[in-house]
Amino acid sequence: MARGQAKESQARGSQDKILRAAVKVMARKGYHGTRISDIAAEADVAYGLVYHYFGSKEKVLDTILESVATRFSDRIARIGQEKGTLTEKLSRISDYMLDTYLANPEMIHLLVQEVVRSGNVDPDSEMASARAILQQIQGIVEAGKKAGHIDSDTDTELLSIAFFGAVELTLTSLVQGIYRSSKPSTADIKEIRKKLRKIIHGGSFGR
Amino acid sequence: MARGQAKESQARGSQDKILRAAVKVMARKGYHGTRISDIAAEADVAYGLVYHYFGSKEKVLDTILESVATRFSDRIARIGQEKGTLTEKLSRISDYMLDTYLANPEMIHLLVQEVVRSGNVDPDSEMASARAILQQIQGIVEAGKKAGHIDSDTDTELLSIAFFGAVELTLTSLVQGIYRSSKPSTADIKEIRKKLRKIIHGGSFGR
Amino acid sequence: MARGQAKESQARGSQDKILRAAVKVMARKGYHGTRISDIAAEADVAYGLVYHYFGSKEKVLDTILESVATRFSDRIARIGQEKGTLTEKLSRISDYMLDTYLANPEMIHLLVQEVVRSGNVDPDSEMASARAILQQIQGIVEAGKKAGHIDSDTDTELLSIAFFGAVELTLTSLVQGIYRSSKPSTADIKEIRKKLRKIIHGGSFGR
Amino acid sequence: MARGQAKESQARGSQDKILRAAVKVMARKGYHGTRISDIAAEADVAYGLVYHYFGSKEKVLDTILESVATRFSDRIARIGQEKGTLTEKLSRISDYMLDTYLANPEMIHLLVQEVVRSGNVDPDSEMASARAILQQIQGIVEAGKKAGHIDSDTDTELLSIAFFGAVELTLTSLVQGIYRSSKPSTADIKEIRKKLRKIIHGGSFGR
DNA sequence: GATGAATGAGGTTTCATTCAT
DNA sequence: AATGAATGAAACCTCATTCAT
Repeated sequence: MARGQAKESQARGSQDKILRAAVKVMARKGYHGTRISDIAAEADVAYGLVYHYFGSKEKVLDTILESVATRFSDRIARIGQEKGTLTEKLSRISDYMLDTYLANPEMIHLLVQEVVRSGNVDPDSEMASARAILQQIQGIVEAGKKAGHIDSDTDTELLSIAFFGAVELTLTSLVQGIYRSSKPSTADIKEIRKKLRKIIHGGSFGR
Repeated sequence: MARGQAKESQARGSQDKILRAAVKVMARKGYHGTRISDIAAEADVAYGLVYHYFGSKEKVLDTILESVATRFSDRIARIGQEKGTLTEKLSRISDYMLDTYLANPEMIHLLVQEVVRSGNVDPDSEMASARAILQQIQGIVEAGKKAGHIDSDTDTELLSIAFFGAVELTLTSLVQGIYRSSKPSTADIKEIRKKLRKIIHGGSFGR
Repeated sequence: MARGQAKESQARGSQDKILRAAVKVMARKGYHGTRISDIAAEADVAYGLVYHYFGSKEKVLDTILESVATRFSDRIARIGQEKGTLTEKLSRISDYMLDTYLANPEMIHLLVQEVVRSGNVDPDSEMASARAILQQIQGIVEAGKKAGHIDSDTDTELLSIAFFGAVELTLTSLVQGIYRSSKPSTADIKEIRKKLRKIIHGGSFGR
Repeated sequence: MARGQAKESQARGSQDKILRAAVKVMARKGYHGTRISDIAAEADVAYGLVYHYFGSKEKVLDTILESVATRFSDRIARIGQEKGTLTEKLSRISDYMLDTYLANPEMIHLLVQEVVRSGNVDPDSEMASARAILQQIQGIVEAGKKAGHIDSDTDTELLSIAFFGAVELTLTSLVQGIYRSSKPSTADIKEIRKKLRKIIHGGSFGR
């Protein structure tokens, strides 16, 4: 049995290695630009193993996106349940995105690049995740509207998109090294959280 | 000489057709997802002609990005020269982006997709354009700061990025059909201009 | 009429330019390695003009080879008619080859490369020239055999080949810059003529 | 480990098959005239495998030439070490070339065609091999000069070139079927060895 | 579970050739 | 006579995928 466990965890180890490698490479090169052999090389396994576990290139991406989108979605849903003003909730979302970035910058980048931007992935299956996330945010904004935190004539869809775009490009800039050339430290992230909060609370996104 | 001119303008015409087709297709499928034969088919020329004029797939993209980035950059520079409050200037930029979108939605999308996000293109040459555009916006924000239109402790770089991200995802949503499923009419665009202006003037991006 | 002549000689000029350019480029890159556009560029004319005059890539090569092979063949035939020992005649052939090299190094190289080596050209039509030249040399050797200038049991075909190979690689070495790195002057050629004569008269190729 | 070895030797086998096929085809058609698909067909593998192992057409040729040139070079070096007169050593070289031809006519042809003649290959890297071989022969001639086997004023470089050219064109003639139309038998080769020896010992190449 | 040899569809690129001007 | 725009067959090459070991 000990053997079986060892083997199993070894297997899990390989799967995880592949997944983490895939996130890294795809974030850098995009779905189309990434070769299975790139992923395998990054994971330091034979490329046949990728097929052993995932069956196809698309499945690799699907697995990644499903996992991250679900986690992301769940979190936003929870934030939606919490109490607080609209801007407070939006700030919590941006906080969460920044924290996730801190833990796994490439994953958040990949989510945005391949799902939100799209075109690269199966439009029906994956586009859905993008809309789902945006719709959840929109739900929060809608609730804020009912609570009087924004004008009653505000286009909640547009506001959600603008908000998400603002936070997302901030993250992309961090990933790409556009914002402040060097990779940000934990302290830097804390500071950016504050600054983003200030912008969000500035008025454009509600009260 | 008349002959030479005829041939020359014919050549120019084909080059333009190819370039416009490339913008269209690349915006839809991304650089890696676009095949030369797609471009040629869209331009209704033989694929050999693409090589006759541009030599390689990458050169086609380079030519497009250089052209659009330059035009974009020039326009923002001019807006920077004009007078008005910070939010007014930013609104003019978003107006310009929306108008350009109206005239050529794919081009603005491609600019964002391939230049701002990058990873697909030569990082040194093309990333530069992205930074250049962001820096110009930052210049405008900086000037607004000096004029007292935003708090003196605001991070102008971050504000620029957030602003650009908000407008850009709005455009992407239009291109992708995420925002209001159907392609927007001219009237819709006018309305979106107003709404975006309202958001920008809402307070987060200055006075 | 003056006009007509001018035009005609202009045409001839272009034809010649193309032919000379073709010899140059094909000698350097071989038949398969040479592009029509290379020839046109070297001749400084539009590539369409090559077709205007020659119709196809192969025709260009054919024209060159026919011209040079005929001239070459005629000359060897004449040497065969002259009197002298075998080695004297062979020396005259090597002299002629070196002189031709002096006037047009690439042409002699091309002759050897594409005709003697073959495989690249239509075997029936062009291989013929190669054999023709070798057979003419062999005829001279045969005559020398009858005159008692070599042993009666000598393989005249093999001797002809060995002789031709010796002279030809000497020329190739000159063309390629293998022999004495730098391009040889007229004086150098004179010296090489002497040295080759000495080798030919050394005994291996008869008396 | 047994498994790994099996796969490894399988790989080596395929690489060899491809290499041997490449020699065969390139000898017949030249570098530029050879298509990867020709090589693959001759080796009876998918063309993709050629790329799997060699990456590009040029790499295939490089690998072949390096291998054959090295072997050739080694052998000549050894002959240089042996004792005997100059003509004896040169005869051994021609013997070796003929024997190699017997074992692998295409390889010796390719060596000559692409390396000695050249122009087709990277001039810097491969031309070097050609010079190296000629220089080794020259070294032998030089030694012969010191031993008094040729006149003290002989140009050793030129003599080496003439010798190599004589032997090489003999081989080419065999390959091309110019010499005695039909492919020579082992007995024929033995005879040619003798005849060549006789020519070499005839006086032109020393005593 | 793991490897990498082998395949071939499908893309990129080259370039001889045609033809309108 | 001269040009070079336009074409597309045919080459090169990439890489997802299969499968024997």
